[in-house]
Amino acid sequence: MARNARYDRQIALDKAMNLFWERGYAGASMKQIEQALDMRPGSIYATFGSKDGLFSEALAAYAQRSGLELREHLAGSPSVMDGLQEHLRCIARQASPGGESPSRACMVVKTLLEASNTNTAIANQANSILSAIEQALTELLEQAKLQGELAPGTHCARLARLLQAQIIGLRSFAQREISSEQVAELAEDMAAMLDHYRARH
Amino acid sequence: MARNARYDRQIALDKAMNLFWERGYAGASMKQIEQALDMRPGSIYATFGSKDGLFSEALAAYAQRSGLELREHLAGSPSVMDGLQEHLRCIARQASPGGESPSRACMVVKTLLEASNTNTAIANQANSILSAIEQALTELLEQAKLQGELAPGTHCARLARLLQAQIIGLRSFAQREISSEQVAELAEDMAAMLDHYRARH
DNA sequence: ACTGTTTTTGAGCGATCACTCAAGTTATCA
DNA sequence: TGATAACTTGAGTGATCGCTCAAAAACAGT
Repeated sequence: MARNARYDRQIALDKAMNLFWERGYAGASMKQIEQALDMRPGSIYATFGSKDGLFSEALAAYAQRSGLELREHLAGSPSVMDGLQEHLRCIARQASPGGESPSRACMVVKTLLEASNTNTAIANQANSILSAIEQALTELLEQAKLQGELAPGTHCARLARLLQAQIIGLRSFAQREISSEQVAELAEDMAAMLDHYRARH
Repeated sequence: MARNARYDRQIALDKAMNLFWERGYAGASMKQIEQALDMRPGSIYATFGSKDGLFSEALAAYAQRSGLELREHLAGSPSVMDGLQEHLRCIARQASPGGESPSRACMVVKTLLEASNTNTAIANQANSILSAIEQALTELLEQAKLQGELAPGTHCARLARLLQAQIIGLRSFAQREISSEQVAELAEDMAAMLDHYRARH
């Protein structure tokens, strides 16, 4: 015996994610958030607690979405290594100018760089996400090694960190005012680099 | 017939640079700037015009300092390619945890990611700096190619962009909570990647 | 329709933001 | 040393920050 909320929590979270991704934590004011979510402050604070809480949930939603994307690319490829290379090319396509993404750079990296010396809690969250991604990449590469795609002596955890740094570099580089062709070339060069770690046939 | 300024402009600029590098543009308040520079608002505004103006000069000073460092590493190396590889290792050393740098990530990249959708003027400046660095790297690689260090067919502008993305990735990755050993390994892997572009003997 | 519960609303809170300027201070020159 | 020009000072500007809460509105169950 009461009324139901007028807003879908997930939809609101998605809109918040897009705004924070575009403008960063400090760059998105509550006024802009109210407008983007079409919610008044009272409703926002009743639902998410604080700007920090809303950002934290938005960042988590972003990470989950990114994880799904990676898994989809991998599922659509014959091998792990091919899937990772396809993932690089797909990132380049999404991170090209003119795309509909709020920002070409990764929201987690933007958050890490913005929050590291200003907001410990949020920086910790970004760190955890990147650590989880590194772990997932490591396991993926271990799997590839078992299936004979990678050279037997490959240090998978180390290669995972290299791959993560490549992706971070690719997406941050794409934030420059640069042509989509040059971003695609960059992704291709990074994919070619992965070839050097493959098992020799 | 008047008094001289109590402050050294360059020293003040250096202090501002360190604060902005650490906390970002929005993350550094005028109160904190006043404290860091030991200057009162009137003096700051008389000297630098606005927070934007101060940031802009601080970013330019950062870029100049970074350019000097690169040239020093190159001057201390027998060849261009060795110098670039040494530069990667040096970046890893500076970007390791426990260093005295205000931030492990590059200030220009931090600025690009923070300002791209919130402050056009500052984003443009970051873009210009990165474009100039790309240009300098391209010329450096062209020189290496002429001296037979690089494979004759190398596309130098494209390799320069790859190298810049690597550096961006390395320094942003280093912002994570991670051991200095892993950062060093990452730089080593990136240096090894450069070897693949060298001329075959 | 009435009641009971929840949600929505938006004016407005104190704090902080970037910034100003009149008054005070100090060095430099005649 | 006195006049003058430049610099320093810091209280205070209006605007905006994240956030609160009492009142109004709206739905669910009887």
